[in-house]
Amino acid sequence: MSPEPRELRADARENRLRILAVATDVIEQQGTMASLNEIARRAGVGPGTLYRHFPTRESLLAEVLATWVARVRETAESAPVGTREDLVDWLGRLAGIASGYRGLAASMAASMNDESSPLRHAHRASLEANDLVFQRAREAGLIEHPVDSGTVARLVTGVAMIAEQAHLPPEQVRDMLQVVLDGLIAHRG
Amino acid sequence: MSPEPRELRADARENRLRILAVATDVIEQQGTMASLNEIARRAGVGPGTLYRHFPTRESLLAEVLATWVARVRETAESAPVGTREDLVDWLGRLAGIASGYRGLAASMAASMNDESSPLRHAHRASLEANDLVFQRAREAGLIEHPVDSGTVARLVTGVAMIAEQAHLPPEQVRDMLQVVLDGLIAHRG
DNA sequence: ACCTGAACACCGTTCAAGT
DNA sequence: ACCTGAACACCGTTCAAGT
Repeated sequence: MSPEPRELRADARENRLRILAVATDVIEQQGTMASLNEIARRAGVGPGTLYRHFPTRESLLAEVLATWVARVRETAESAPVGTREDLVDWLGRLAGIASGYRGLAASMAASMNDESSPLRHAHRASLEANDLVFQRAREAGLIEHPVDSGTVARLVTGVAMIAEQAHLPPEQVRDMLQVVLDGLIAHRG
Repeated sequence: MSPEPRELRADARENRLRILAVATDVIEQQGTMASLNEIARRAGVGPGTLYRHFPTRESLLAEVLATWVARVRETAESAPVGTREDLVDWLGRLAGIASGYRGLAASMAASMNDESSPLRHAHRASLEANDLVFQRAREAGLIEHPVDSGTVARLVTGVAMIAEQAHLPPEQVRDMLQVVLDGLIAHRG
């Protein structure tokens, strides 16, 4: 599934790893729209080398998100689902993760209905994480009707996008998520 | 309130109007992130002239949105509020208006918590439009608890942002708005 | 096979020089 | 008072030339 290249020349392999390390730093600081030329420069390679290893911005971002994906799973597995507030907290954490880097929510959104996006893996991971939590919430009797996790993911990503763009205070974000959760509980598909 | 300049030299006035006309066209086609240099070029002026009349992209966009603002009001005034589906339709129309141009929802979002943004007027207009509709919905007995129109506006703008970014089909957008409306109805502030 | 880095066609933004 | 348009410092992306 992952396109791990079988063998890479020693210098190429080193360059690839260095680009990835630098990209992680720069994207953490400047967001997903950080300059690719700057990443190449800081990694000590020519722009062409970056493009050879990562033909698109998304393909670079997908690898940077590797540890991010792991964190989504862990957060879901350890999320309490005892009360309604627990679920709001979960949605809040999901939104927080979705905007782990500046511009990330928008990048994820752009990949949602794109089968061939390199970010598909990251997107699926957050879908599955959400499924897990809501499944457990149903078993706990907190939620009656099944919810479409695609709709949940879209709503949470939308909340994350506007929270970042409008610099919303956490309280306003929580208000939005309260409404979303009430809707999910009340809604019958 | 609007900063109508008292007197403008004849040539300046003509340039200003021509820039505005061209900007409306170009932004309609290419979205709110359209190249300002291209707008200046197509309007037959130097880039500096555009910057003189519109020191920021937002200030240009704010004027382009003049007719847009009028449409928001009209839509709100004529919106039926008889059934729950009417309200979903209204949210859908609001989301549609919020993404009247590509990138518009994001531009509006960026202005939301910025007191000095030139887009503040457009933002207030959509807030008031939404208040009007929900006020009538309450009088019609469709909604019991008061809703914070700020929260509604944020949610709808978030939906509009992700709908555009992810190229969501209308059906998925409607699903999101159904959940939002259910949440608004069920929620007690 | 892989890398370099100049080159291309763009951005937004500024500002001296003109009228 | 207003306009021009060259100039600056950037983008993303490509591709001949090197090793």
